[in-house]
Amino acid sequence: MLVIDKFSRKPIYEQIVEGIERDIVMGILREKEQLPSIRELSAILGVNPNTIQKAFQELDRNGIILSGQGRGCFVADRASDRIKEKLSARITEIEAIAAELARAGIEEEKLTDAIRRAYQDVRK
Amino acid sequence: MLVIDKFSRKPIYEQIVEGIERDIVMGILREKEQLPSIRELSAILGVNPNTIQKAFQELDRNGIILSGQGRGCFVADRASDRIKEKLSARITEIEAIAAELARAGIEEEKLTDAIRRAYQDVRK
DNA sequence: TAACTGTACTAACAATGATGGTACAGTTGA
DNA sequence: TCAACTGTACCATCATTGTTAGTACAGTTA
Repeated sequence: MLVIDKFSRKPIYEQIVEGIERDIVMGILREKEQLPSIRELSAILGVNPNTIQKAFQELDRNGIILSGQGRGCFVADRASDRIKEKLSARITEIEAIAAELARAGIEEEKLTDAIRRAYQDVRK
Repeated sequence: MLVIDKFSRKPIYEQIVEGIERDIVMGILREKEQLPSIRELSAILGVNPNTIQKAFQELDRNGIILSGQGRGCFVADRASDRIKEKLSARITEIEAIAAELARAGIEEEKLTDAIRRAYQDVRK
């Protein structure tokens, strides 16, 4: 679970947010389950505690986790649903890229093939 | 053509690169056609000349335009083909997003619908 | 030759991401 | 009760990136 690529152009804290969301959606993390503490996860990932905190704050703000001072962080109820809603917004991204490729005269089939491949890989 | 969104999270120079590539792919800019000079485009877009230069350098480096000191910048031969090759790489992006949505249990149909919409909009 | 072109610098600034460190307040379990 | 944990809130610092500003120079063209 949760691997950080320090050389990615994507900020570390975003990778953590998305990694945890992915774990929740895939059932690796369950509702009400406790997450590693900020300092602990910081040590595991080799990342500064402030960076972990930033990721956790964002997850908390979006209702994905619940943070309690002194108690720890827990996966929120209905976290999975919230994440799915959020992910649905990415369909707009796909639509934008598709429009760009359409303008360039790239065949629609190439895109639908890519999607079919992705879904088959995940299903297997 | 070519509108800059100064508040976008996407750097201005990237917006310029993509805008010019889009114009080429759509035939608004033709092969061998001369582009506005760096200083001219700078004035038109209200952007610093250095930012335009950065965009033009990238286009030149990728063989999309040809820059000649004292002469100006021109759309390269086969620029359209090069752009299409470059855009094809974005299919990988779509595949990655699709995999993410697949893991989250979002229906494949929602994605293929989005692509169909994009292609219909562009065709019209 | 004058007026244009691209090119190459340097300096400055703002925003962002990340780190390191300290401190404090709430919770929990021994 | 107390020690050890938790999240939270700061601060300062650093590197990177994008952008702006200004200057200078070399090539092209009419």
